Amino acid sequence: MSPHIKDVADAAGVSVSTVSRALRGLPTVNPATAEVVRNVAANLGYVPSAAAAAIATGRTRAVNVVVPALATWFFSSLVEGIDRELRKASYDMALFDLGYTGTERQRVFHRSLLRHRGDAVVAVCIDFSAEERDELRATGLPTIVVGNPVEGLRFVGIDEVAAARLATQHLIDLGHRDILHLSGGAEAELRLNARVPKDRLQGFQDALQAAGIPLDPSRVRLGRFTAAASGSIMDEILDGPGPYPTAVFAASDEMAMGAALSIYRHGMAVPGDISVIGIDDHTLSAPFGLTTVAQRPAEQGGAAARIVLDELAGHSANEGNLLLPVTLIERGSTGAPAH
Amino acid sequence: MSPHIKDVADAAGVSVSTVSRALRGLPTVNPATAEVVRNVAANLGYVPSAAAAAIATGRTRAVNVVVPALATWFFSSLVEGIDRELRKASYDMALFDLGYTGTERQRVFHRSLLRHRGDAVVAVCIDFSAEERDELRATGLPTIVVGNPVEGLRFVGIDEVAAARLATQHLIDLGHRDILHLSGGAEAELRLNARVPKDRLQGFQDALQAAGIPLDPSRVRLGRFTAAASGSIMDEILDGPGPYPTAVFAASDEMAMGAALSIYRHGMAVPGDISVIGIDDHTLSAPFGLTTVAQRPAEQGGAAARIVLDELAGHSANEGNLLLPVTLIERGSTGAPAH
DNA sequence: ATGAAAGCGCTAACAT
DNA sequence: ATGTTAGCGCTTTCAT
Repeated sequence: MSPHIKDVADAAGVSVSTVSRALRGLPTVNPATAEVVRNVAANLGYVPSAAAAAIATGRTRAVNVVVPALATWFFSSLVEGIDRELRKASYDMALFDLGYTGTERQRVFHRSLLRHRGDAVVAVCIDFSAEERDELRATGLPTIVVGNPVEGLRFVGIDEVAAARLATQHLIDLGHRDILHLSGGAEAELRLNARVPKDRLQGFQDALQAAGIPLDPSRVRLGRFTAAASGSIMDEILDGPGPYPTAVFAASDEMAMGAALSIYRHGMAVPGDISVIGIDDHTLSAPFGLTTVAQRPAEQGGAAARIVLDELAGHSANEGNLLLPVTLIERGSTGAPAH
Repeated sequence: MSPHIKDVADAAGVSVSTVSRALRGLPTVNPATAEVVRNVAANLGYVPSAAAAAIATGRTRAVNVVVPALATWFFSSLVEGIDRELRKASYDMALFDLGYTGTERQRVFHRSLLRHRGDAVVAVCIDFSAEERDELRATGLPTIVVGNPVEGLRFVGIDEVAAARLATQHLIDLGHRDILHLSGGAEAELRLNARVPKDRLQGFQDALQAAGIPLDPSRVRLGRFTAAASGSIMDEILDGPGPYPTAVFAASDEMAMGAALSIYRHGMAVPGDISVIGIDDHTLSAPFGLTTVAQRPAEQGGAAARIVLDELAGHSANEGNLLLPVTLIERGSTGAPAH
């Protein structure tokens, strides 16, 4: 159907090996010959088969990317960053969406990941089981985790504890002492790495403790990483008798927006009555006027991709984790407490 | 390194063909033998090479998915839906992010898409050039476009004109006559399919015309499909002398939220002073209380995937386009004009 | 600088 | 029901 290397060779009057060399730009081929071959190939519309090349070289020139979900600002940004970096290196991407619930997990793991679709794997915010880690390691593929730490695997991400501390500290500096922490990680998201909410809670506690503010356990509420979830928790609190917190530290910007919207619904002002801060710098955060601790998932993804790419290119494996910086962005949603 | 089919065959004391058959569950193998083979394979940690299978069968059992960007609610939802459907059929996904600007476009097209990574291609909201369409067709791969129509290719999506008409009609029914239409499709997004903003504008005009409301060209403003873009357009309008529109029909929920936030910034109320409606039913729309014309991108993606999958399975090719329904969801952001 | 020929790891006839 | 043998479309020694 489509032309094969032999067709190009015949049409160009050279051998298949010469075609192969010419098309890959190997130095051992006469420039004139190479030129001819390239033209013939172009005219014929010849494109080498990735599968055939893969089987011959043992390398697919693709990378497996595994995510727990995709339709999320954070995950899709991460993947976008990964893809951009892979593309630069002429690598393709095989994307596997495990799904939060993970019913497909086993099958993906077995049938696909280990099925040599790619030469490396970049795992996004996946909480691998010990068994999965072993299987992964058994493949011998360079592996990296991005977005969160996983024991025994190197990762690229941010210092979650420090980010949470920074957000909380900002509120404390403003004078807040009664701060509500809204986070995710409840059952529905079990397949997601639980370290993130845990670390952010840790940072929250650290900041409070450093400021000598006692932690009120009822001021820590866990749900899911969505605006809807944080909104209904906030609703519940504001529908109650009070006293109300003077500030909210949400573990993500979506949660922060959900909380802010709930506050508005209750006729209160942000930050007039309650200040709100999140983590992320979501696309909607700037228009929303949300103060946040910004992270750059696309850069994290790109960095992760580059690391495995370097390893594939034969550079010495870069062990050790990579922590990217976060920055506090003050917009309008935080201010001093009422009085 | 990793075990090959021959290793399994030797260990199981059978031939490679029997291993191949057993592992693929072909009927012509003794159940007992098959059982043994499966166990041996599992113990050895054998996983067949996708590349080798692809080269032998001529099928990769993967589908190419092409997107203009990923970090967007709409695109990532679409891809999630596609992936879910592929996974069900045990197909993998090769994802190609062309990028809005399309500098990578040529290369992706040539090096990757046509490089036999997948057995079909699902293109998300891509505005193919005539040349690209020809190249695509030349590959002989079953192709489908999702999220928007492309001339000469079948597609799955919604009736854009009708959706826009529905949104506009809702505002008209409420009594609005001075409606601002905010849309995308300006230069920065050229690589995106231009049909969507065009069709939505058409629906807007249709509804006005049917209601006998003259179209004021200054009430149609094009920017990008982002909250930031619509927000600044709205700012500009509200910073001006007026008169202000009594309602806004934004071509996406993100744009609608951007507009609403601008309205709030100007001390006005939604829908008290200005009503706002969008299209999408974005994740944040419910918490935001945004009235919208809902579409289900994940379902669109799934439907598109199923169509090419069916074709790959040998079912007769399903020509013709598939239009999925949209529904008006009234939340708090629309109401009757002030008086 | 170029060609011939031997694989790469599978699947698919074709035997038996 | 199982084994033998050819490929599949490339890349890569090894010659020349």
